[in-house]
Amino acid sequence: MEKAYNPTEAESTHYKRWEERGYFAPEINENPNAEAFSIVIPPPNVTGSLHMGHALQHTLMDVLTRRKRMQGYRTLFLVGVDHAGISTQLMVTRQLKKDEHKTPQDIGRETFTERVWAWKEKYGGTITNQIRREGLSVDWSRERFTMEESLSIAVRNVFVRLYEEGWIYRGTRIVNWCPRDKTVLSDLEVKEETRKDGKLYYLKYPIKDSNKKITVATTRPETMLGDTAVAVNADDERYKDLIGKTIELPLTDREIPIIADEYVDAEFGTGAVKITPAHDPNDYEVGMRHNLEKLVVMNDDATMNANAGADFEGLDRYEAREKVVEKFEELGLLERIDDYEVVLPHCERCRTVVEPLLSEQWFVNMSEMRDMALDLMQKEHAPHFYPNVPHEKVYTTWLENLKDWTISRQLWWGHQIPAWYDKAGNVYVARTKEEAIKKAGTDKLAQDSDVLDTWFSSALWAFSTLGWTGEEVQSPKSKVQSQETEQLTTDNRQPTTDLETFYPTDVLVTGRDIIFLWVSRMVMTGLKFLGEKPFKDVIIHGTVLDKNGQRMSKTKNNGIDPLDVFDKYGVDATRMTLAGSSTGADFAWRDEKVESFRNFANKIWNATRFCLMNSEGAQVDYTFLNPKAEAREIIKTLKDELREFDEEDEEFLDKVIPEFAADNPKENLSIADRWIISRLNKTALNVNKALENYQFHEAVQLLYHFFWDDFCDWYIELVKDEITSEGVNTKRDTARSRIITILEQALRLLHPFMPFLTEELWHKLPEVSHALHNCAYKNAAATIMLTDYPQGDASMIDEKAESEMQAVIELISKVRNIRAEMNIKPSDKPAIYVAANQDLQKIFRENKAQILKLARADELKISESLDAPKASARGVLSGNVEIAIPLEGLIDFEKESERLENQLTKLNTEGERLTRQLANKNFIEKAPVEKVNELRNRVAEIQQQTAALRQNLTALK
RNA sequence: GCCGACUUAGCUCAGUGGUAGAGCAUUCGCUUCACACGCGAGAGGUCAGAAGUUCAAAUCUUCUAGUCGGCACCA
Repeated sequence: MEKAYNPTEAESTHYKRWEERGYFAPEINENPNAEAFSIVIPPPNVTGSLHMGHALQHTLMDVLTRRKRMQGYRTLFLVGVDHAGISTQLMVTRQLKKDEHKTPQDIGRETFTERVWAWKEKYGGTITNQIRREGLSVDWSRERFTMEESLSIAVRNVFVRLYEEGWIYRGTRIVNWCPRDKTVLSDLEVKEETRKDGKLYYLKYPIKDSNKKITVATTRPETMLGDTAVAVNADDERYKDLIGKTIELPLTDREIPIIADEYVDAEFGTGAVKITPAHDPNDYEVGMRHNLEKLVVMNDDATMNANAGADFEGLDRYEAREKVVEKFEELGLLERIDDYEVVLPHCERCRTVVEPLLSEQWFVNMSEMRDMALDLMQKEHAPHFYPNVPHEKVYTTWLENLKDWTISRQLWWGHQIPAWYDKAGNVYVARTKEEAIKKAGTDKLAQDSDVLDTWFSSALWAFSTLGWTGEEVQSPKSKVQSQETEQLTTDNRQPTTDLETFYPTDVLVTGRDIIFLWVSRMVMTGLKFLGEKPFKDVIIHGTVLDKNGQRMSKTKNNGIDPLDVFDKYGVDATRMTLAGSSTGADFAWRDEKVESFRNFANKIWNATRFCLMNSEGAQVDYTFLNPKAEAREIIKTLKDELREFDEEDEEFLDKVIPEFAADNPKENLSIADRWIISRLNKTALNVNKALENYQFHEAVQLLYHFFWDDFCDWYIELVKDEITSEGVNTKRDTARSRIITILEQALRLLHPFMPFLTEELWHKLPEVSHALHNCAYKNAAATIMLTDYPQGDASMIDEKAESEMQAVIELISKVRNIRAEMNIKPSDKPAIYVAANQDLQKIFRENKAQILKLARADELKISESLDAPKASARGVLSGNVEIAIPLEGLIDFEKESERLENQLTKLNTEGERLTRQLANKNFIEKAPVEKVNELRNRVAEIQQQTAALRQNLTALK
């Protein structure tokens, strides 16, 4: 083995093998009764490439999945990408322009769509290959794409059904229009940005048959060309008598009325508002109330159209703005211009300022589905968000204020809206053109040219990917499945079976930015079309920030590419870093952090290397870890005699186990063995508990601490002499087997987090097959990913062993501490005097060799009371243990007394505080008895230690 | 404007009523036969501030300040 772990090698070999052998597919689990676990990936954009957010999210999902798979669940981690309408279309359009100097219109819709598919085939695999690099155990045989046939059928069926039920409608509304992408956007795709360089223009409008003028304020003067009224508040004394009068709208030949509307706030601006119903959502409402004309003065690229007048037609909206202001100034109608902070809506994707525009679009009224989702939350508290605060509330509040969703997009790439129009403009919504023709009674039909919002198909992701098409009645497993339905299933991969098995999915892991865009919509469609929520739990992970706590962004160019991190530190170290961040909280990326996990990986590598250097005669011997398991093994082999023995019959086992007591390996275990077994089981229990609660960072901490501190720093060191001893003997082989077995268990515990390293090392272990009984998978011998995940056994926690070991550790640490403080050279091996009670004396005697080695001492003198030479450095330990290290000729009396004084001061401070607390009558009366006793015991110990230290001090002088 | 989160060691962060923790950085000492991506031993915090509840508060309540986020926005 190499001296250091080289991640590249392991990463390049194992994934391929896992994938080729089908380990990721749920079918690898042949147990027909296995419980299912499923998780769908939030589909990345087909145009996208991996960023830190993905890496975090993917790591969490893979940790959950790999653990469940090891636990014997029939596990599906479903992967796929979405077609990303706008981005993909833009990308291909750009390429077309660059390569052929053509526009999509030049080549036509059909050819363009073909080009996009070709682009997808060629470049769409970027992110999926990066997903392989991450080591995700996703089932590639079920990879999905939102534009593929089966998912498209689902989209059409959902559209048709919602239309037929009256939830989808076509209407003319003010929508968010992106003049660059030339498409409508939903509210959620619009990002508001505050601009400090805005202006507020005060324009004077002349009143007809009068020399009076009325001043309106606006941030967008160019829209005045589309004004169809000026509104004031009816209660505003200033304007009361102007209501009903007519304005001669400057720069146009139009006359518009002054109307009264409660929308107008008399306190703001001039108290008079220009009304442009076709270019402002609020004005639109006012226009509707007063039956005003809705005059559109802009084209779809935000240039002015003919309605704006000959002077302005063709001008860009900002040019028009300047010109309008100029003309007002010339006419003496510009009152003034104020600096004004404006909030402008921007297209989330291209950052163009969104134009509110009156246009005809398709909408979904979500009220029915919304009520279903709210009802579910109220009744079942589902889906359950992690962390629950604040996401549940944000989710609920958003649903409560839900507005209609604009679903049409003026693009060519996407699911074309299944609506057809006849010559008279009548609309026929149908699953296919044939069906539309039948409905219309004519084949002279044109399909709606728009496509659906990408999120419309993403909203179905949790079940469309499992084969749900909506063709016929299909239900998840919890619903009764009729014979007929199964026969009617058309998909060739038995989709209903996947749907039955894996819906609802167990958990969704995603970022908070798409709680509304995606999570809530999936809940709503899931409830509506499947009658059941699409997932039980939703984990909302945090944002990975840069090292200064800033959001990563292209404009700031402060992004960290996960692939660079993989190259530099390895995938496993990166995964540990990401999983080790607190669930749900944002965290600043630090290279130092991933470096420490790179070091951890290397530590694991080297610990294994050490074990393997001394592995001759060793075998993985799972049974010594757990006598109960061993009994179970033996009983199994005696199955015939025992006949109907139930393996889970714990009561019976408890009776039988003592029968095996004579051979109970526990009797042969050293304190160190019992201690590490206890620590292992405690760690396993806690890691599982942490993961059940999605406390990934807790699990990471536990594993890190167990492996490095417990296993490497203490266990390996304690048994080192034994396993490296020369010559073949049973004692040596037993010790070797034990350490390998503990290591093997630790690797399994680590596997969901560090799949590559653990797989690489696991294959190097001798006779791993010995450890594989009880595994759910017959292929388990070939990979650690199909071995049992150690669940931990509470009965194997040995508190006595832990406290005994603690005494040994404390003793060794104290000696080391004295050595360091007294500047004893590493080569000097003094004697150690220890005074302790009978029990501890026994422990120290049993571990004498290890204490001498780890404390670098020559001699260990254990007795009831300390009888060390005067010239000794001394210390007190818990359990009333005292130690002394003779330093004849070496000791610096002044330094030693200073050291002892320091210890005394510390003890005094603590003692005083505790005594004060114990003197408090209220504390004695109200605090729990255990707490009071705990303090009393501690005070007693402090008193003893103080007395001992005082004596030591006196002896020095 | 409304809602929420956060503020703990130099840095990044754990820690939901009972003596403050980790990693990195830092100090001292180590070519100890797995690992210098290492080993051993230290130093370092009035837990943002104030008030309250409690025998007991980093932890619960209220207020203040700062940071960040979500939602809604008046032309």
